[in-house]
Amino acid sequence: MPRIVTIRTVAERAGCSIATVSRVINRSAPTSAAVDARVRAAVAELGFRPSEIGRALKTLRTRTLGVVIPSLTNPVFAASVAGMQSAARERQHTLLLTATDYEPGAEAELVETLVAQNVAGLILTVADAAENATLDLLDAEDIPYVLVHNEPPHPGRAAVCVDNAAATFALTETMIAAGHRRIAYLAGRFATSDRARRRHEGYRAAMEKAGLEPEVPLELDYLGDAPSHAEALAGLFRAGAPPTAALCSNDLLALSVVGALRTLGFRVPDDVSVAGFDGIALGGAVHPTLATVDTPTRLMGERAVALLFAMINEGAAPRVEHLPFTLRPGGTLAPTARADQPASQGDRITSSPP
Amino acid sequence: MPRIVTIRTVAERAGCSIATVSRVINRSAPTSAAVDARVRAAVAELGFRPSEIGRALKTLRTRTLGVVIPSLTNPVFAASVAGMQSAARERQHTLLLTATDYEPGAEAELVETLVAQNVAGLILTVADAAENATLDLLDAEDIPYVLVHNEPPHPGRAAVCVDNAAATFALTETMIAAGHRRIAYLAGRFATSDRARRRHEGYRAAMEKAGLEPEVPLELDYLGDAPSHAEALAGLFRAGAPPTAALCSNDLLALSVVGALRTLGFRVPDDVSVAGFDGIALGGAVHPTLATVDTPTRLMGERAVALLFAMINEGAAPRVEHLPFTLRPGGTLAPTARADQPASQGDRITSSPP
DNA sequence: CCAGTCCGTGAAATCGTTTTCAGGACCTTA
DNA sequence: TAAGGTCCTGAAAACGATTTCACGGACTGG
Repeated sequence: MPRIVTIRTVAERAGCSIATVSRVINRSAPTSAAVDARVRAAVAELGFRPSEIGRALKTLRTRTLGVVIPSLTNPVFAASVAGMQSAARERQHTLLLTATDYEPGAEAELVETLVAQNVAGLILTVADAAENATLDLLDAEDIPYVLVHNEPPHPGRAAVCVDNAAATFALTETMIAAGHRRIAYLAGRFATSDRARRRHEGYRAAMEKAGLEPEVPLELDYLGDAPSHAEALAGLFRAGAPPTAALCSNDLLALSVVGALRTLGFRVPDDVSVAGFDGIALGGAVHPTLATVDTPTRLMGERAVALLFAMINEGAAPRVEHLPFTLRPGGTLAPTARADQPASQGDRITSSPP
Repeated sequence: MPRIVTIRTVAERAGCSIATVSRVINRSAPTSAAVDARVRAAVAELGFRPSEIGRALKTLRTRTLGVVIPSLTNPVFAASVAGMQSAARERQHTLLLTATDYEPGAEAELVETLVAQNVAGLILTVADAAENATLDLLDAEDIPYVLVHNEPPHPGRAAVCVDNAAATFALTETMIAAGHRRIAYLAGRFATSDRARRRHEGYRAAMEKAGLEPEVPLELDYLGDAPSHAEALAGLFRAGAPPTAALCSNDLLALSVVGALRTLGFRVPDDVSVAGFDGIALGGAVHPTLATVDTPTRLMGERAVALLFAMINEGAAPRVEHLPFTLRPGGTLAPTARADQPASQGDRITSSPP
């Protein structure tokens, strides 16, 4: 039977009223030095810790942030949650974490659960930020929230993200500059998510600007087993004039694609160049290192918490915060034999800071 | 201003008392069909959702599980948390997630925070399960908890884990059977954690059983940058009679080591074989695939939740649940030239189920 | 020296539920 | 018809904190 020591116990021990104990603990009103000392002593002796529940019931606000993400298994989301957790901890808050596991309809249910817990605010990564009944509900009930990874077209929705279209545009241009003409576009299971669409748009725009034909995106199961990927890629890369490069919509997929291509007997990057998106840590640990767009995922989580607190405490208006991305060169991306100009390994193209 | 519709609003709308509303919602007592229908209608119309806080204050128990892990950045922990989340969701519970970020002393503080939130129970991965004041405190206050990844020597502490020593023992024996005689032991920053110790014990035991000299463990920064790893490994592998294999205490480290060895000009596995521990998904996606001990991390999270609920609801006694591991062969581990017997790629040695 | 402030404190209301207790309506049985 | 059960239902008391209100005592200033 936990919680036998309540504020009342402390009050008795210190010889004062519970109101005074509350005041001492929260410094919510001045108290005399004598009573202050007695209360603190009692708190220490009894090991008293005020119940967050009692507190929350009165104030109708917990020190808790609700989080909804698709899955923890993707290091991208894991990293943003890590950032949120650390930023929340700095502010004496904890995270109520839920994941949809890509189950449609789960978003609404999870948000409801979190709202029932009186969270101070929400941080979400949703499938589609444009048309989303759940977000409409939050807007209507005036519950503060911030999106992460999503790029809401709807202004008035707070979000922290990178410019996915610009990033893929830049990455694609780099590949084109390295001499690639046929660049396959391989998409993960996010094909329906808003950010996946934005990424694809960037690719298309860059190809068209260069007067090249954008390829039809090939959808692959995100981190499906390598054999299945090899099979799916065989048709494309064993055709007459195969692509010399593959742009993958995320890093997990890219790593798997590198493995699959090798299984098929292609050398990376000699026969086929590969690039990913996200900048997960592992991409730099494998050999050859993965060329990718480095996005500050952990920082995104931190910034999301900061923005959420600004909205809650200072009534800041919701805004979209674009974080800078970096093109990270890597061993998997090399110039073609007939490259117009060799890509310098040292170059790092960074988006202009917001 | 959220939460304007309380149980009282519903009662008014349905024309009954709040007690009856509560009874209908929780089916805690029989109610007439008429009133039942009216209440349900009112609930639906008003979009009422009972406040978990009000409920918790009365029952002194939330539908929340507290989680403490070292870091979300390690996919091993991310995977177990994913398992916990899914198992908790099945039981209408949510996760209050915290991470120590390897900061000493954070464990105690985080547990205190979680207890103040009246969590129904706790799931922890701690640095040392043997001597741990925080766990003693939980024992004393009779707050149910389950350890994950830890192997508590202290009986009476609930835990879900694999037999780390047996697993490393088996892995080391496999490497020895492949002909390796000098097998380096590379440890991550977990060097001080109890499971890292158990893993090292298994390695030592296998080496000694085979009449071989165990190497002094080389400590590397877990996922430090590849160059620093290359530097650290240079001395060991460029010596007179270098090891022909490296056993790494976890997969992230192993992947990085593979990269570092290649940077140094070694071929993997031709010159040096490498094996890891954990069985993270990415190990199977890279090329060559990583030889490792596959541990059911996600399942561990699920089982931990199941065990915790058994303890909470059925008063089950705390117990240690050992989950089976699997030796996963991979391209990074090959026989030496003078191997006693070639390792068959198809073999999978599995620990006996518990 | 008195009136007016200010400061520290306690009593009590409140937050949204669950749960106990008691009572009224209805039915059964003698 | 009266006695005794069942069933439902409502009033009210918790749960553990915060916060408003009022009050007594000690200042301050004229």
